[in-house]
Amino acid sequence: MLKKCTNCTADLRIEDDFDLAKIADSGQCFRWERAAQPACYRIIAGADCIYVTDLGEGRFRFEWSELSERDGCVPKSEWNGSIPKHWFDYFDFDTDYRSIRAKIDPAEDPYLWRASEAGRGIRILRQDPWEMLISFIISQNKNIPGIRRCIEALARLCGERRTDCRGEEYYAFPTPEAVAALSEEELAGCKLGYRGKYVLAAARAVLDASIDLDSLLETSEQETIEALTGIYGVGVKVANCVSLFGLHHIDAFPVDVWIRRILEAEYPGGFPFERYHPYCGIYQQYLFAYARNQAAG
DNA sequence: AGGCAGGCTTTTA
DNA sequence: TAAAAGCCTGCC
Repeated sequence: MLKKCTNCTADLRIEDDFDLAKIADSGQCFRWERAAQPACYRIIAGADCIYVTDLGEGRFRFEWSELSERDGCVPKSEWNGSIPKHWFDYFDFDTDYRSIRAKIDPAEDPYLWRASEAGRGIRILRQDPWEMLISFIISQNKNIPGIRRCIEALARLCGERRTDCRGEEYYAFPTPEAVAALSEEELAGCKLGYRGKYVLAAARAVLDASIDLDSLLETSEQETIEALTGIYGVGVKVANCVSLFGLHHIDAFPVDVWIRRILEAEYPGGFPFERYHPYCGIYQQYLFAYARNQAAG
């Protein structure tokens, strides 16, 4: 395998929902950052990095490095169209979000319909389950800027230092091995507070195979939640976030403080999970973003 | 048994 | 100063 780095660029037309700013602010990903140029984001996912620029009129430019030191070069046979399948899957481009939004009846559920209109452009990314596990353990009782800071500090502490396709440095999300090797003193610099011991416990659980995240891709929703909540520091809410964002169980429905307020105010009879099966997680994301944006004014 | 109050680290607004 | 994509422990 050649260690020669090839920088790749592809312009794609995305017909379906795809709004970079809305996804970046949606609270499902914490390592999207605005790049210097307008309408451009640098996205770090696992060990890899990609730039995406909104060119307008549904066209997007993708810029990535073909070489992944962790995975080797991605052969063209594993591309999907003009970008690697790895990235195509990350953005969940196989799923038609417009049709999923269209299932909402504005007369039957006007609140969710308004939320989905406001949230048009959001997608549920297919992110790495280990990265989601650690990210959402860190998220508890923190707001989103604080979560980003902690994750970045952890990546700088024990993630692999790399160079992206524009020659900028970044730090890969740390491996379970790297996290489990940390002492509590080393981890203290990340300012995780009481969550630090949860992060270490999760890394050890993954390493000693008391939890097998990849196997949960095939597991029922209930079994998945039970397995995840068996990890010290993981409750029902975090387990649902890992299920939705890391395992792409798009029926998972994390209930946090924002969603609880919405359910109390707008769904006094209970949220109609049966009606919205198997897309509850996507609708949850519209509700979450809507509530936060209403609060922000 | 299962539900509930209190505590937990730190940052943000 | 209160709140933040919560969870654990101990008490009843």
